[in-house]
Amino acid sequence: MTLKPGPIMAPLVVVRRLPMYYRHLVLLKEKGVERISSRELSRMMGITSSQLRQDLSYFGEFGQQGYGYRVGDLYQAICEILGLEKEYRAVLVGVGNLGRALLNYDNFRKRGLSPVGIFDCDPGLIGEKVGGLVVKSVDELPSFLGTNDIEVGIITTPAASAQEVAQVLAGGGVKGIWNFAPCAICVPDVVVENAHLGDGLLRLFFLMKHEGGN
Amino acid sequence: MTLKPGPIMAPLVVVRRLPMYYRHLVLLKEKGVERISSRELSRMMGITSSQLRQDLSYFGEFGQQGYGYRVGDLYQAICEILGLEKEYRAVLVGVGNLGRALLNYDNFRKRGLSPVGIFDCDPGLIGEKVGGLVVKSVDELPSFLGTNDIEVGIITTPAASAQEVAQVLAGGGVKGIWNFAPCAICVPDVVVENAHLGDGLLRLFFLMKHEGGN
DNA sequence: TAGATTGTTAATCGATTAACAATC
DNA sequence: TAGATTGTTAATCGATTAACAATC
Repeated sequence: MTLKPGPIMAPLVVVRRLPMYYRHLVLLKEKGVERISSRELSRMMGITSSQLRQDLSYFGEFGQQGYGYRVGDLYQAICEILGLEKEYRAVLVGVGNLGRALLNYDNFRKRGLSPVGIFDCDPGLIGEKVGGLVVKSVDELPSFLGTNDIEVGIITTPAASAQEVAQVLAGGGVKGIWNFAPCAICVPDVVVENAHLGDGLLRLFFLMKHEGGN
Repeated sequence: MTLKPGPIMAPLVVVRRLPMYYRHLVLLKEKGVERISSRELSRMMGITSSQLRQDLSYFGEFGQQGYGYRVGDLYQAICEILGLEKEYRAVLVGVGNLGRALLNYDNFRKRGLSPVGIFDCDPGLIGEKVGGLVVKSVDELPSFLGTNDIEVGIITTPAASAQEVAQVLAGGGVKGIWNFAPCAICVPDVVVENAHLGDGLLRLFFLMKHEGGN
């Protein structure tokens, strides 16, 4: 059970699989499973056991020969790899339906995302209470970022405002932006994760057309 | 400008890039660009021109030597590959904030998704009008699916109800399910696309931790 | 025609899988 | 101890890139 020290550089394709490992380990913990082999876990996830062991080996050694993995330990390890051991203070900009959906989504708080400020430009919304927070005017966003130490910005505005909001967030010192607006945003020195919600629909259409019921 | 006939089998990794091609072509069309080379388009997208040409070659021949691609023609071709030339009749189950956000999301109608029925189990919601549709009780879902020809089901319920809803949808003959509930669903003979909204957040955390501002 | 750029083939690179020594 | 299963090395497979003949 050793996590490699220092910054880890795993191939991007492995990084993309990490959330899947996380999800399945949460499921196992909930079921009360204490021990699992790479064979069983990989079967659950629809990958090979070789790939599972290879993937994990980028980050350290978490199992025990002849025994497998202790679910709790592997879960802890994946959490640490993903950076889930800490709380991330976040602001959300754009308190429409999508923004509200995210604020009410349990998994976010569970995973360490802690919304501390929510902003909109609609005067009719400002002052309203959503998910325990009062909606503030976007005009106050820069000063809010200045006085609070915010690491994550969530953009749930229309596409037209997204880039401008991203620049304010970057200027305010956020480290990461989670962008739900259907457009690319471009800011230096900030990690950006684009949700691209619509992409899933296009893939669904493609598979419906070409796999036609298989 | 020829699209290969019949069912296409491109590697999954190519299929996953198709929505990106689509998005960038929409952008070019909006800008009024009429012609583009693989070199320019690939640079826009952050891939190599070789990869772009290789990807497209799975589906047909869409360019012209010495000239490049006519944006409109390539756009049309990608639409046909993705199956966007037709309308998909859809039901949405779970009229919470996320469901409302999707119903109001322009891109869906633009891409040929046409919601014709929305369902919830909350009696307080039934009868309410959302996005031009009246919320019906989930109890009516089976009979609605029986009398209307529905191809796509969208699940925006809590995790606990998702599997049950998926089975009703499958039983009602839908061809594809777009699942936003944070859990896997399992139904035979139906294409399922899981949104896994939370995965993006975990990847953001990972990159913030390991790329630390780069 | 000369220049540009495609579609495709061949070369390279990287990711997945198989196999196994180490060992619990 | 015998059986099971890891972490890792080597082999295979597939995806990306480079190169170029075809041709607009």
